[in-house]
Amino acid sequence: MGVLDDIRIEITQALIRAAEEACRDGRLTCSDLPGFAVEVPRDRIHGNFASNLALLLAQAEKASPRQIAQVLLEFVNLPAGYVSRAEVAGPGFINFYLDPAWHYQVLPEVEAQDERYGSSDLGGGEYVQVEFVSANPTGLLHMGNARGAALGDTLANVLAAAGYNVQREFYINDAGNQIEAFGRSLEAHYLQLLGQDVPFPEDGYPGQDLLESMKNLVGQVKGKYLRVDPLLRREMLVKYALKEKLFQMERDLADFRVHYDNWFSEQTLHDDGEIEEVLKELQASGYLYEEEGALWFRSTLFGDEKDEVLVRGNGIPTYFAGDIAYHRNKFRRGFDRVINIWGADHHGHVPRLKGAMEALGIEPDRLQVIIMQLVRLFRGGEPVRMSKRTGEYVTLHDLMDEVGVDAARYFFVMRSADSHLDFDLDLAREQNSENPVYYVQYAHARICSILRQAETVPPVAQVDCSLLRNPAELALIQKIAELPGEIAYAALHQEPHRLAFYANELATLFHGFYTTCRVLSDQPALSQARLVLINACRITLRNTLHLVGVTTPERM
RNA sequence: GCGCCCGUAGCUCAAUUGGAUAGAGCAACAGACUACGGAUCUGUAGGUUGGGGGUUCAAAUCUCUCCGGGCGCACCA
Repeated sequence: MGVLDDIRIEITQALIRAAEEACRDGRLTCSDLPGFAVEVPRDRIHGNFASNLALLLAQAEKASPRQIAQVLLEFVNLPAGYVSRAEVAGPGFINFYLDPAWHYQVLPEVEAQDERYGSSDLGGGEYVQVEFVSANPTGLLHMGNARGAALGDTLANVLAAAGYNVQREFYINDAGNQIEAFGRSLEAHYLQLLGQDVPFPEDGYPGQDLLESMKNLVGQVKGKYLRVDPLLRREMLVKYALKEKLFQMERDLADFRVHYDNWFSEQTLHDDGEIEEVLKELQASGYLYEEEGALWFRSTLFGDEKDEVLVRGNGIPTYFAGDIAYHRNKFRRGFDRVINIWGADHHGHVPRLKGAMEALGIEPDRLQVIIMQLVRLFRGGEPVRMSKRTGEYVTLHDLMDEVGVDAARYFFVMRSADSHLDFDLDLAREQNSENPVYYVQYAHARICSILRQAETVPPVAQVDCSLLRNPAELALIQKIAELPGEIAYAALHQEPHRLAFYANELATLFHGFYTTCRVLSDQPALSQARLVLINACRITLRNTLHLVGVTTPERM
């Protein structure tokens, strides 16, 4: 993956061998080796890597952690040429200090891999689907959808970079009750536009966007649908408006730099009989029962709070029935794993959907649902009032207009999914140092400015990287070297926000380096080495920001 | 009432999933360039991790309980 990861793996294996040999020698009692960590300590004073192995063995060995650590050190055979020193520290950690020479392997790696630097084959081509946004086509994309879009797209990018085979999907809720209400809302607008005095349905969708849509239609067909049978008329209006709304959503998401591999229609599950199939399958395994005219799923068997209706008394399947069929369909398409990104208002849905997978004989852990908390918007220090009832809210489109795509995506990705995000519109709109996205982009632009003046970057093979000895230089190289591990970690734990933090830390180290070390100087050899360094930093920053979906300007 | 998420510096958030002295940005205060972009850098101050008990070598992290906030608890999606 990268030099650092290679070394970490070697240290881990060396510790395992040391424990085994100590057992053979009777110095340890040789119970099963626990899963232990070899990780980068928070404080660099504790070395480049530290392991807690001795601490974890203490109980089974009935000895003090420090004693065990000492024994391990006696037997350990450390990777040649990398570790310069290993010692017992604190309550029983083993700290490893690397020979600084490892730094000089990093820059050739970055130069050679260029766009691919940071990527790995960790995922081994595992086929993973990320389904995100999947907003109702009956309205506009709101802030929650925007957060989901940024998060889902970045997660998909991260997974792809970590060697997973990723597919992005948008589930179109184009069936069921809401489409009925959608149709009635459209019909009311349509008839009102043509001068008829009809009431707007109580359960209708109040957004102005539906009115706009119908104005467009009236412009094209005028009163052509007035005399059509209402059922057929609503179907035609829905068909028209749905197409228009989906087109807008796809366009807005594309503007937000989000592109899907597949748009999956809920209606096709009805049309192709997949819902019927899945009901039969569940029926056959005895997970369904009838009560009060409805067909119920025993989701309480799987830890749900209450059983759920799959088919209503009127014979129409619920959304949940469609969702079960949908997820069964996903796994039938061959995905090893399926990740859904949902808003917190859907969290109650998780146990029953997982339960349904289990009932269908699908390992429920292959379905992962990331719940993201809701977004509050702030403008002028005050929360922005939004109302679904009146259909007045800030849309993704508005957000892009107001703060731009870079700031919006960075702000969303900056926070972990389970934080209740306060989005400060004023801060995001600022084009100054208070705005974290500019801080990172500025580092990139600064590098580009130096490279422009230098005109060429020498190939790393022609420079002496060992001239880079300043602490600021070594710290920068260290951070550059951490990218592959960061991406792998973010992919394994589905935590794309780490990338935003990483980008910020890398920018900080670059600015620090810039202040202490002059790149273009009258020392040609050193200048050349530093050009190689900042070019590697540029590549690393660029690759990271691209994962987040933020541009890397060469001038600002 | 029950379930899920959250509570960390004045504000917005991190914390390698149980690790060593809890860290960043913003805000505040004090400083730094006659050269590569000052949209930068250095320093100071700021904490009983909402309160209290428990688990262990070790707790912001796990557990119990209380307080406070968000979201759910439809034959809606």
